[in-house]
Amino acid sequence: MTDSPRRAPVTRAGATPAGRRRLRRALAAAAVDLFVAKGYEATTVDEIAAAAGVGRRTFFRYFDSKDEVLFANHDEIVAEMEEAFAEADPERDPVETACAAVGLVLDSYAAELDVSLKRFTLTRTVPSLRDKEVATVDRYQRVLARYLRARFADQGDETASLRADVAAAAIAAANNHVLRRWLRSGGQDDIGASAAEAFALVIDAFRAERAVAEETTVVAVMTTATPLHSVIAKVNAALNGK
Amino acid sequence: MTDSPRRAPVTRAGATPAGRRRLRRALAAAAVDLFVAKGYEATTVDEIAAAAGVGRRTFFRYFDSKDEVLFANHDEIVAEMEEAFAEADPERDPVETACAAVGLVLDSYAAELDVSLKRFTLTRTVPSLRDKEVATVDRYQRVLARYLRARFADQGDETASLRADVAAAAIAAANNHVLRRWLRSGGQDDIGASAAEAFALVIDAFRAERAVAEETTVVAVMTTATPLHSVIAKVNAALNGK
DNA sequence: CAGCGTAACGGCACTCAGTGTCACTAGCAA
DNA sequence: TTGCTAGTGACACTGAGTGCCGTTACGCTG
Repeated sequence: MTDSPRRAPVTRAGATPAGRRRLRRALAAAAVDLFVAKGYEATTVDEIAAAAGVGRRTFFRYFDSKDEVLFANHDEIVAEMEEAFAEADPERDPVETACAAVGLVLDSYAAELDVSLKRFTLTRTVPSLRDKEVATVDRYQRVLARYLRARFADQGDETASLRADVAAAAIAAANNHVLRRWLRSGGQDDIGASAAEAFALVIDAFRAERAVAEETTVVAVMTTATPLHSVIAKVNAALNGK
Repeated sequence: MTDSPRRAPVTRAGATPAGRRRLRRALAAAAVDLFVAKGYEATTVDEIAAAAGVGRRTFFRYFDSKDEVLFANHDEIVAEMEEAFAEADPERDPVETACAAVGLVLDSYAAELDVSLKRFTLTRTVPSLRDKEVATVDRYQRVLARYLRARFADQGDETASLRADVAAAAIAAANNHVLRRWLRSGGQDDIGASAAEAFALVIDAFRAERAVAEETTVVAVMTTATPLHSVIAKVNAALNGK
């Protein structure tokens, strides 16, 4: 009982990539459970690490901060979105493409309902977590905006940057609206139908210059208050195709 | 040199409301200067407090956190927006009203160009400050959404909640776009003109059913791909006025 | 002007997030 | 078996944020 500090046997989980992912998920799961059980602020990182059977220092090797543990898979989702944009059909309406890409977020949330619900209650309750979530949304909103900016610029839109920012924000808002409604229903609502409705609204509002395929009759609608240059621009865009 | 700890003479600035505001501004100014001079993380709250001639504990009586000092007047702006909504013309298009209200943000930024520019560089540089700014934007975006939700519901829109969220996000995005462009120009651009253009885009996209005032000629524009029910709905809305 | 009471302030101690460092060793390769 | 690599835990440290308390400046009342 004198000398050796009796070091606990270390099962080095992070040795293999699969093990790393496992431990990451274990840490995240332990954290969420603790947050729900005794509150976010009241839960220390020590407790999370202990619950996952690792040291406190190891926790910070897997997550940069305590709150990041709640949005563990966010980076993967963003990566999926980038990938979706890379292999998207260039002929398709950019806003539609962006809506489809952001639908990946809905999918990932729907894939793990229990965690999503717990995170939802936490983000509704804890201000700092709400802010953190807003920041993550902003991150993929930027990805959307970047894609749309490039596509709008391709279409010769001189206000591409502005329209891209606004459209990206609208898409993200529609996505969040659907997501929150679905989570409030406890995952019972038909999330696909809600998403279709919401995205239809956005697509309708932001379809590029209301342009259409050739050989269709186009009737331009605008009020008499529309400035002349705007009328000319829109008619020109409609007649010259997309 | 023995007994009395020689307490420094305390000039109790916060005794009067005006004094409180002065000290708040002094703390914010000292903080911003230090942030710019030696970096955000490298600046401690002790240094900020010392620069303003108060104790560290006092700093936290004026600001809840170190990063909040950068967005000192945000609460006032939100209050102004709420006020603007309270006394807004009910006849006016809700989206227009919301755009006008969010213009108050632009005004307040333009009113103190130097601080705005410093904050801009900081939020571009420091990730945590960027997140904080996003969170503040989200806060007034919620105010916009709440107003729009009520107004859209008044108009009998069954998707009022969705449209309100999306429109609020679009307005906030347009506002941010204009703001960032203006700040990048060092405050040289015509912020009013940019704002008018950006808000016009949003208003055009979200004007309730594209309704117009009476006694104007309306030409409805939509593609031949538009579903019949949508055509009917839009024409009906246009003919029946707002 | 004098006394009173309130509250602003500074100081101290404490918790906890986050980081650098280092010794240790599990697990893999030669 | 031996050596190397890297994941890990322990320790120490900084700094944000908070509770508490003694002090006292300052507004207010008489």
